[in-house]
Amino acid sequence: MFSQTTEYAIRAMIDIATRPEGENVLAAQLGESLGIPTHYLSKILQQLVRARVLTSVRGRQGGFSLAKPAERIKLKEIVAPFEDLRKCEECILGQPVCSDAGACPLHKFWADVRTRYLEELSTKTLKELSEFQLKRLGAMSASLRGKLQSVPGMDAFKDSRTK
Amino acid sequence: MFSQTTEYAIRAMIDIATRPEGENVLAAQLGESLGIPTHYLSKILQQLVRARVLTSVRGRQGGFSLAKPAERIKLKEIVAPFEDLRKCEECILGQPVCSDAGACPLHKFWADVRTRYLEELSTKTLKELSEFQLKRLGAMSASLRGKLQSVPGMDAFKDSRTK
DNA sequence: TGATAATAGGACACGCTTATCCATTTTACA
DNA sequence: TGTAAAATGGATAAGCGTGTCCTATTATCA
Repeated sequence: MFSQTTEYAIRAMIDIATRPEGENVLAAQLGESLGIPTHYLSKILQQLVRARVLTSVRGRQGGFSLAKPAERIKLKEIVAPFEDLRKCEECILGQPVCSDAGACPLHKFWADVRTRYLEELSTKTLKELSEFQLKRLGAMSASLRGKLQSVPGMDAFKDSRTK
Repeated sequence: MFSQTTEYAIRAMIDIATRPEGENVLAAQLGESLGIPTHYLSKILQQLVRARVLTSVRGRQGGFSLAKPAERIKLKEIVAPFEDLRKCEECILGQPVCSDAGACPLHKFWADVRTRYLEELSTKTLKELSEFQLKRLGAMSASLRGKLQSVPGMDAFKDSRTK
């Protein structure tokens, strides 16, 4: 469904959103804790800056942070730079004409799935995603949590416990 | 959703299913009428033979035909050789543990879509697909039909009209 | 039995996604 | 003002999906 790159982008955004507001997160540090190749993640974060969901500060004390409050960032904004959403509007069997009388045999099925998909992207906010993640981490048993590395929100969760 | 290769496979199977039973269809002829690169289509048809949904006969009078009645061929059997269906059982965010308390923020959404998808693949038969296609071709206006090339069932439809 | 028609299969090329590495630019801080 | 820290950007490469081409194998027919 999501490409590897998109998956990285979403996980990175969730992790950033779980951290204290205004904190600048380093690309290298993010990649390290999420198990994402750091150089590659840098490129992805740059694209998210261009998409205006992240802002970046260069030099010492620099890093990445949300460009606006998490509740105003839609999942779609995170995904759009990496996935061609227009392509999923096309006929799933590649037929040039696929609507009304000329619909392909999978038209209704695909239209249903597509609608659900686009709806989820348009309504889900980053705030919902990060809060859900934190709540779930809290609900998990410690032993289970121990088996996880590279899960968004992990660092923020640990901090809130040890402080 | 479907890769280009899978799309070719489905369209080819539908087209073969619309032809008279027992007729051997040539790979080159199929590729020609569906607008699929013929050499590439050959490889795809070979894989469908190995998946036991097609049979092939070499030499003169040879070609490809269904290995069993269309109503006994599930869409899943056509798709499976080309798509890794196990992969869609995995967490959409790539989290190592994603169930119960440890579910990721997109777990329910993804589980819904995945279920609908696998259900469609498991229940839809080739017979349904080809009949739907023929019915739709009949319902289309002639002028609309004229704009289509490379749609499965087109040749069989024309034959049934001119004979 | 030879020619021809067809599938089978291997080698190779292209483009896109993923990934790595290095040089450049910008900034804070000592 | 110099140095270290950080994002930025370019060049490059591996891997996979897609597509092409050529040869081998098999079967029919004259």
